[in-house]
Amino acid sequence: MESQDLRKAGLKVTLPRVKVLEILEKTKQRHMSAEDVYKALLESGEEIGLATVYRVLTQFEDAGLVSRLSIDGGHAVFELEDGSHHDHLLCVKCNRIEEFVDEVIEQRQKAIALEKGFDMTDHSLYIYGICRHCQ
Amino acid sequence: MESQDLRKAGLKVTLPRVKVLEILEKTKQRHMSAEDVYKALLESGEEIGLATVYRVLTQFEDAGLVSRLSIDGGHAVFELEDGSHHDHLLCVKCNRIEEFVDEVIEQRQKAIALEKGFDMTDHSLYIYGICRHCQ
DNA sequence: ATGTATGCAAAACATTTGCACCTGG
DNA sequence: CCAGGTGCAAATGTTTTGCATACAT
Repeated sequence: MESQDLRKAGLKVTLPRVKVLEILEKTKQRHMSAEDVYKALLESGEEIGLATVYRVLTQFEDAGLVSRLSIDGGHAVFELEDGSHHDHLLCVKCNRIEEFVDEVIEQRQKAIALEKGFDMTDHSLYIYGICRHCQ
Repeated sequence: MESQDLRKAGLKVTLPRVKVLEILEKTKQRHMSAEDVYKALLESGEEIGLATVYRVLTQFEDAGLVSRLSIDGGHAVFELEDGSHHDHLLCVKCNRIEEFVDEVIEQRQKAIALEKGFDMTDHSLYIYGICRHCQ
């Protein structure tokens, strides 16, 4: 039940928050932009403002319910947080997004940060290419 | 001489293009945003429009003279292309940018793309953290 | 000469914010 | 009831574009 997740995250259970969470849980496309979520809300008959969608998604991010991916300088997309860290492969033709985990890369990143005297707070890795369906 | 590089890149040698290239070559900060370049031009007494700076930087990118880094969703910064591929470490406090090369990561990325059926065209890796000067 | 490049102002775009009104606990 | 949430419109910041003028070859 979504309301539990919201309460647990310290967020008041309001209609926009419940609806946005529902959309994110029900969508087949795991990755949605704020605009995508907004359109999905309209389609399901909800009158929720785009500004609210942005606010809610940001709150969800702060609460750890979703993660924000910043695709190459353009807009951001959000995915439900499931606790598993992973990076992304993006198809430059069809915009498909796939996920992967690689321990070797994770370790190397830590080593590099250490070597350079950085206290690593985060990292982002995107591999761009043409997916099997598009070539 | 900059004019040669421009001609070689198939670009007509114009004052704005020469001046932008000069700025990029002379700056100590290897990474500059369009705005940074624009300000530097003004400081050196050149009357070049911001729109032109954007156009010129994009042409330089297409011509392979510079690379564009898309820092986490915000604005872009440009660096002179020297042929050496590398990735970046960013200080979240002072915005310092450092570079690194790691063959292990490069190899793993290729392997992952292959494994997932992607024909890799590019990749971007940013490590965020607090640099030695800020901690 | 003539096809490109530039400057300016306006448009585009994703995102954020101010503020009066509404709502959940 | 009342702090916090929402909707709308306006502001933001970066980048792009239309168009008349200027320039490189």
